[in-house]
Amino acid sequence: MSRASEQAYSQIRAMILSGALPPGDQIREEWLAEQCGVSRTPVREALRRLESELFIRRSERKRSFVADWSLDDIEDAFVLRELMEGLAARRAAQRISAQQLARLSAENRAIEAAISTPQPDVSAFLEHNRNFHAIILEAANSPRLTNLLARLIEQPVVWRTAQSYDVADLQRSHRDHAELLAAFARGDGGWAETVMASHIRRAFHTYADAHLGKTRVAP
Amino acid sequence: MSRASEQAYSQIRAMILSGALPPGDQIREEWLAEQCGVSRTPVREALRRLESELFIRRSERKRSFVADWSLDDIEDAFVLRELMEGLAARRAAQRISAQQLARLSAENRAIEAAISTPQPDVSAFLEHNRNFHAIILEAANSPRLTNLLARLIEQPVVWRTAQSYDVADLQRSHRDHAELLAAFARGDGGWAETVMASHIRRAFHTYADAHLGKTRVAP
DNA sequence: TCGGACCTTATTGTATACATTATGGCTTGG
DNA sequence: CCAAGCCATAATGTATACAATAAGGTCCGA
Repeated sequence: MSRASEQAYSQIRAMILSGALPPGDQIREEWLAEQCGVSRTPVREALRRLESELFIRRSERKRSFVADWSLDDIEDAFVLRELMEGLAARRAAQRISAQQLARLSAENRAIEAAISTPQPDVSAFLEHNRNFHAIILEAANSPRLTNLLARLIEQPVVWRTAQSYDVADLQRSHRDHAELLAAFARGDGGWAETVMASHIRRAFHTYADAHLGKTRVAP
Repeated sequence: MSRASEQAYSQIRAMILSGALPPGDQIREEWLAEQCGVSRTPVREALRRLESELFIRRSERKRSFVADWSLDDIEDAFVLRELMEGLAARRAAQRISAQQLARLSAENRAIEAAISTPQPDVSAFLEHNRNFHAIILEAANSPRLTNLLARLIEQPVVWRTAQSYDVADLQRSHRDHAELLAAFARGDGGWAETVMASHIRRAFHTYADAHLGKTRVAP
């Protein structure tokens, strides 16, 4: 994607995620174009992409609205993620290289460092956590899986989940990663898959507990 | 999607699937626009969609090429489909309505009719098979799952698979559907999931056996 | 002759004007 | 007063011109 198009995409996405565009709101191409300082052409391209990522929904009559996700919708996303990251872990266990294993291990040490201080460094945790999962996806070596997961992992949901983590949650997450490393080192795909699945499932419940009562949120 | 856009999409897709545009070929927007009798704007929209469906791949320098899939790529797609249709079946078993169950049953009777003649009517089989799976997805009631699966099910691969079915394969497929119906009727998600997974897995092997030796094909 | 910078041409990206289609209010007949 | 159709208005869809960028070939100079 090129300049104007990318600009429109990330700006509209940010407006949705920050709540500047509330769920349910109708959005007009021309207005967005003004906001982003580009013409309608790249805005339209960005809208199509956001629609395919379910940030935006279009009525049958071609009007666009900001999607609103219920907790059920979010559970849906987590269930799919559990399935696909589980598959990625299984494949990775059978294909991972020594070099990738070393990088995974380094990321998990960085996570340990980030959470071993009196005040855990959540943003460092998030960065290394993201890298950790990205390396697994790389090792799984399935372009389709990568493609599908990219549509599914809404970084802001991950962010909100991590915000509600307490120290015990962060340590538990770190231990899950260590167990994944052990499964990878032994090439045990079944083990890796089940560890990853419960890792994701637990994240969902942490998220859900922290958002009890809020029935609808922006993606 | 509207007139010109839809026109461009289906025409380009058809050109790829028929082999008129061979795998690996570079394609230019202007040329496609002439072929389809529309301007570049809807062609670009169609290209983006085909790219997200992996019919087309773009180089880092923004040139577009017809994708060519190896047998490994196709297995990848089948593995993901197995996983996701399995999940759809599990969810459907827990949510399906009596009316949807009746529609499923009707589709499977239509399949039986299509394969019970001396010359099986493969195109009728395909149509009702597609409807059958669509109803399950509808009953699963997960927009995300529907969205992801839509990108994954390349109808032409389904078509080629069915073409290589013999009568026994068609009957086996029909019996799988009947078993799914039984699982749905009992609301047994685990049963539905495993039946669906082996249903898809078998389809992959039928496809792979029929294409041994052909290492690369168009999607 | 080989390598590399430059220039030319081919191709994609963006803006804008115009065409088409939906929406909502208003009028008119019942 | 209500409903149905129609018109004005606003939104999206499409075509086209122009801008930016990449590919490929050519012309030097070493």
